[in-house]
Amino acid sequence: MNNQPFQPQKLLHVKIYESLLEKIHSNQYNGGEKIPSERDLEKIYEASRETVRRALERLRLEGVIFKKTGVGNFVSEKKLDIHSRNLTGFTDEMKRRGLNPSSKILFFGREKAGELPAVNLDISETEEIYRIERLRLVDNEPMAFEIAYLPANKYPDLDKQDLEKLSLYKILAENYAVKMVRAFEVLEAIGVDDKIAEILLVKTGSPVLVVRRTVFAEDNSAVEFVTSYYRADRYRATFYLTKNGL
Amino acid sequence: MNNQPFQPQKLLHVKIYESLLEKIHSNQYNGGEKIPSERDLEKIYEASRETVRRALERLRLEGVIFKKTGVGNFVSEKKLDIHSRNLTGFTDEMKRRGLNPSSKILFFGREKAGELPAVNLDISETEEIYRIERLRLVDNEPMAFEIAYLPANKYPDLDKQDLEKLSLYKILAENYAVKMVRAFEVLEAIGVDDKIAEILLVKTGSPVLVVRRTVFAEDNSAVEFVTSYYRADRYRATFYLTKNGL
DNA sequence: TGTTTTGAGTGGACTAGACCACCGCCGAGA
DNA sequence: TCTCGGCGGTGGTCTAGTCCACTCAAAACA
Repeated sequence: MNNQPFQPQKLLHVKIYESLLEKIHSNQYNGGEKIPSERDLEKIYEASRETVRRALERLRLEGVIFKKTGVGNFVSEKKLDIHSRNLTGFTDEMKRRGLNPSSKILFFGREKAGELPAVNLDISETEEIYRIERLRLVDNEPMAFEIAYLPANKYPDLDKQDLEKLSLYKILAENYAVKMVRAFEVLEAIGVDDKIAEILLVKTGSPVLVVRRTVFAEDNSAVEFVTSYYRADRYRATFYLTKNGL
Repeated sequence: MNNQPFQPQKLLHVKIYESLLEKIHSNQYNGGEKIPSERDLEKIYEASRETVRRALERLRLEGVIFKKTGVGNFVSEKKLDIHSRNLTGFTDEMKRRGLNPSSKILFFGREKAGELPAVNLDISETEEIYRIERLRLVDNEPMAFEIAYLPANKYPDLDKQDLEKLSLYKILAENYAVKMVRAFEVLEAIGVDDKIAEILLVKTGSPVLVVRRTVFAEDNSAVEFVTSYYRADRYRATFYLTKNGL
């Protein structure tokens, strides 16, 4: 159901944002150059100043423009292709990078939560969870090993079959209307143990990037807690940081 | 100069934000509970709705409240103590965590940029840079080894003496009025080479978390490019991710 | 009794103004 | 020629409203 989601009329400030971005990318406004003042953009786009400013604010946050109080808005000199690391799953992220991802489910089951998942999902240890262990491949080479935990009562009919065909995030969004909005990640480097070394086809003790992620929905309930072990020779994580307080 | 910056009258939406946050922290509004509607807050704070909404938007971004269209604003059940990783330097970050940081300058010099710093700082390879190598300690135990590059012509009188007393970020902010607003980080795991292993007092080949960070100022010029090698047994990095597009 | 409709209340988007602080330029006066 | 004050343009903040879509419960209806 809801495979063809209703696409609402694009918001005005989004249209302005996209239009300005396009003008900058096509060099109608060049690096270092001043763009029309907010009051002029108001007239150009037939929008109010607050709406124009909402579009400009987004461009500013993304580093596309910068502002000088009392002077104007300027196109940034370098068009940095850096993004906030976002909430896409493994499959989508790899596809976005033009790679060919696949997954192999090594384990799928329902069981009592136990301590680690319970703490991270903020549920009782006696509640049931799904445990999903997957090997992530890129061009059929092992890239990462992943253990995911999800509260079972929230997603009653999660099916192994679906998971082999579709991405977990897609299933959650489409079948359970889950809106994932935030996540918390902890990254560390470890030397791998025997078990994971064997799965990833590396030597025991090789450096591995461990990412522990808890994903939260709009109502702040935990959707998923997942630990990923990335082969250090094939993966690195990029982050875009902004000043605190905004 | 400018040691006692002029503190402008607090902005109204900031005052509302702080007031609401205080009410939530003091349990005047409890978890899961609906807070007054935007139109009521308008009256309570004698502010316009857009201003109230700006305060609410910040609370929402920080996960303190969540919204239900057509229903109201609600206090989040769990007050998650998770923050966007911010732009503080090593010293401040460790202090914030209640640790006792110190630094040892292993090298301080001015030289031609060379390829890696030039690319990351977006300057010519023939331009001069500072190279600063520091050992970072916590409770006098080696924690990280760090190589920082800064464009020399932008910070003409950077001094080794100052650096031993003050944090680099503080010097840049106070003496050069640099406003650092964004950074880009790449994290990976490696096994250390002999040189760094010796400095960090670990065995060659031990897993180490490598963080490469480029910091940008308000005008999008690169302020600093720094590579840090963190001992994996003593350090992990935490990140707070939000949905793409905001 | 069970179902449907309606409407009050909510957040979401947007408007058309207001006033302020700040920047940079230009012209008057020294 | 040089300095300095004024002033127009700019972004920063805020107001007081509009119209919309959505939710939910009470009222009207079958």
